[in-house]
Amino acid sequence: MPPARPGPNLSRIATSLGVSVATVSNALSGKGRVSEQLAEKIKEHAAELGYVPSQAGRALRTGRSGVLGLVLPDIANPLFPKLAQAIEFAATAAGYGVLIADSRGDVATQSEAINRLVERGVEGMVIIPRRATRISAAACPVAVIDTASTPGNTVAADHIQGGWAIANHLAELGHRRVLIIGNNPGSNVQNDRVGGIRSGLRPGMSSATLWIETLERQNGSGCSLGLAEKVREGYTAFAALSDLQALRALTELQRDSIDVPSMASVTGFDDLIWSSVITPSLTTVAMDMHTIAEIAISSLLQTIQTRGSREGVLVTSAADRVPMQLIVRQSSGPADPTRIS
Amino acid sequence: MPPARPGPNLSRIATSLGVSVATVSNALSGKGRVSEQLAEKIKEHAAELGYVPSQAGRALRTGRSGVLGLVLPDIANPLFPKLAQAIEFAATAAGYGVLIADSRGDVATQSEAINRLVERGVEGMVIIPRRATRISAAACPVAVIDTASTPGNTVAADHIQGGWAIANHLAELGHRRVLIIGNNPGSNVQNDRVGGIRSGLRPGMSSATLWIETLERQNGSGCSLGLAEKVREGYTAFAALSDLQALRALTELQRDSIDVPSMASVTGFDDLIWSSVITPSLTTVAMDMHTIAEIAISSLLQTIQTRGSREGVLVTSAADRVPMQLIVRQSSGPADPTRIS
DNA sequence: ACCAAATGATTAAACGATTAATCCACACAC
DNA sequence: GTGTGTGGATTAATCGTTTAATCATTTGGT
Repeated sequence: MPPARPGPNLSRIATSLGVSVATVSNALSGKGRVSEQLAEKIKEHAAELGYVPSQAGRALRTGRSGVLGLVLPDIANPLFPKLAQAIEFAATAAGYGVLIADSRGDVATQSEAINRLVERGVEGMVIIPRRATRISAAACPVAVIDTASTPGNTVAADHIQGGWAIANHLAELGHRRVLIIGNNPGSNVQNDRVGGIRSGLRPGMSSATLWIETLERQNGSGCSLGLAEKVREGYTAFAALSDLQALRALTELQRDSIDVPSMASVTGFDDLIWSSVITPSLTTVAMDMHTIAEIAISSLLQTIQTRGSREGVLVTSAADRVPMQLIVRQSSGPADPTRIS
Repeated sequence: MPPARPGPNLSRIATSLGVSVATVSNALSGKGRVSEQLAEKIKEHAAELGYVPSQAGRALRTGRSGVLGLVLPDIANPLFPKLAQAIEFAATAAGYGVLIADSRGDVATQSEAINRLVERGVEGMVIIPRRATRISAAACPVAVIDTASTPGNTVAADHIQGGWAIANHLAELGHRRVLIIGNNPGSNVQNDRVGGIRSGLRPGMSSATLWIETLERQNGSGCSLGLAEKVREGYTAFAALSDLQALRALTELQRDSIDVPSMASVTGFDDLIWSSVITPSLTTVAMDMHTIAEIAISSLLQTIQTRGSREGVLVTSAADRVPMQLIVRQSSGPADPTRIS
């Protein structure tokens, strides 16, 4: 005895009006041939009965679940809220639901998470890989959001151009020595950003890179980055590869009584939640999440519609690099002319 | 012609082994009566064919979709990643998937988002309301995570006790004048935290409250909070109602060359991502997301199992207030003895 | 007036899994 | 020998929706 589903179904509406279920279905979907008046009456009656179609029944018949998966191997990433919101928005606009799956950073559980989604019958999924984990073409269409450098990537922000924009901004402010602060040299995204920054440096400018993870492995977690010392060495600008690291740099400088931006400039990436409310507010580059999500979803839907040829086809559209936008706030300013070597 | 679902189904396994579908179903679920050897053979064959059961078929028959909804009316809230992770973890452990729905802060779209979830056939949902939006008992079991003060709340952190812990900590450090910094006086959570802080103040201590939203309505978004002035007035401790506001306060103080914690202490709430990496690291109180999610999910599942009596029953367990944990870091210290009035 | 075509609705067959009901042997007891 | 019980499998109904095929009726054309 399957528990009686609450609410009316097609047949209840049908018998209640003395017509067949097919007619009701046709009237509500507008697909078959139903007279204008009858269709109207059926819709009216369905609405007043509070009819909601059973996705299960529909999915079983049509083979389309109407659900997409969102795989986030690093859900602790603070840009997740924006991303999830953008994906959910784009998916909802396309009439899809979004099922989330987290693999908690573990590469092994990533495939498990993907499997869970497949078992739940998602029609496709958006994957944001933690590192450069190659996505083994799963049993369903996939869109990958990471960076253009990642094989199989579908759409991503143009991290290289974003880096270039930061470097160009610092160059125009007269900075000569730039310290790039990243977390992990193994990240494709961070490497692209580093490359972008370097490409934007002008003759006479130089840069070095500080990897926090490497430093912490030596000095322990939460250790000082030694930025005050770097300032004394002549660095006037600190370009972090994420707003989180920018925040760390900024507060460390402030703690050491180095005024930002008059003595040193700090920039970040991603325009995270806090970047506009801190003092000084943070100059950063923002990803156009809305556009990225839109492209990812539409690409995914396109793959879904034309699947059948092969499984796990990865669609690569032409416009897969979405430009980042420089947001100039208070944390970046002209280089101190007395300190430029 | 419904598009042929990829992969084998029960009947393919059945015919391939020359048995009936029912036997295959029984063997895989272990429910009916199947001989040991045959069951083993069936499982083996199913595994090697890579059989994954169709959730659609199962859901249609059993009436259980195996999916829960997560409604986040304020997805921009930075504690969302932790929360989503905890919920997803608890739901996955219980064999459920999690469908997210965002109403982008708009109260009107909240019911729309809930409806979308119901249409997708979720068996129940976890709702984190933005404000004190009363959840109209939907057409499915609901668990509300907000604060004990919210009517219909199912489980929440004990914000009052958390506030008390902060106040007690500041009292022990010798602080006398505490400025509470909140965002919005309309939030149940923030009000509970204020009440908790006040309840922890000892004789001789006093507090005032600063609402940022009110201030910004006058002075514009991103305006200074005027904390340096407050320090001059004699405040030695700033207790923010969220780590985001604590970060704002901390950076503003540092910018004005007021050292934390030697000249003023700053505390927050929620232990958000940045609280451990900034300098000085932030003293805060953390919600036990894991426990909260666990209680919410198990309460939800209990409601689901015993439903049928009435729709939208809200289960309230006895242990619906989960204690918060004080995390002492560097941003709080002894009150400057020369400045205590 | 008669055939063709269009219209409006119904019938019935799926989709894939679950499960109550049934059936078939075979063993055991009286 | 007939009745009872049981382990092991099958039959068939069902969940709710979609849709191809069909049927009945009216309309239009010649």
